[in-house]
Amino acid sequence: MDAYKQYISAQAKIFKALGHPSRLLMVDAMRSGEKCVCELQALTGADMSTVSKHLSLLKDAGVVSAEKRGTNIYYRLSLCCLDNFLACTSEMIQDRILKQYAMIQNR
Amino acid sequence: MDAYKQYISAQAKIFKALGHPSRLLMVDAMRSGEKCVCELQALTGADMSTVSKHLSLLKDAGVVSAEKRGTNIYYRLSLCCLDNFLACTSEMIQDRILKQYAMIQNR
DNA sequence: TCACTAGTTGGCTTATTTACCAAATAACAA
DNA sequence: TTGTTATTTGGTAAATAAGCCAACTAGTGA
Repeated sequence: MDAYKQYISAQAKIFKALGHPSRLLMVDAMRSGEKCVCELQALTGADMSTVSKHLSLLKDAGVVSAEKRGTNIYYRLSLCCLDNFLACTSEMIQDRILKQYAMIQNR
Repeated sequence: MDAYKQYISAQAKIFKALGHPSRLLMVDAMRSGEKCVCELQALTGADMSTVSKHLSLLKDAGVVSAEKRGTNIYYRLSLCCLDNFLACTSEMIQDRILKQYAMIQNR
């Protein structure tokens, strides 16, 4: 029972890590391959230190892993199965947008 | 480009909603069928008002939907594709726990 | 050696989230 | 009507997260 709660907390940590626009944006970018911090910084437009903290949070949750090569540090996805889930949630989001649009039309 | 950011935000909202132990616990319980608020309250042990707020947040993100029948309100999962993703993340969590255990053994 | 670039860490302020209590609502029974 | 049970809403205090600046580390090249 206690092990179950620990397990749920670890799962929640993953979701929480993905639950921030900048972090999800970076994770989404990594789907097409590893990225250095500078690329991710350019992508989000946030301060370098902010990006770095977001990345360490993602790493801590097990979503990404890092590798240093030369002067850069490259981050890559370590959570494989994201694609299916994102495809599914994006379907839902599209449905909702369409419904909202229909509501506006019918006012 | 702006539409993409909106889309990422909507996705992040779903992850954020799932990123709290109590909420994930309730969502996990709903995988086996709808539950009334009182059942979910007993499950988490939190205050009824706290549970209610968690549920409205989940509903707002599109993860669950609610239906009133008689004096109870029943919540059910409306995000289908959770199973595969949870199976995948749980695999990763198990791996990590095993690795941590191995590290302790090898000290 | 010094300077330069890439990235992390510490500290601080502000914003957001959480959780509880109390009050309101809604359905239903006496 | 009144009371009762199930749930939501408003308010507030405490905990947590975000974002920024400055300082620090590590690799690289002059």
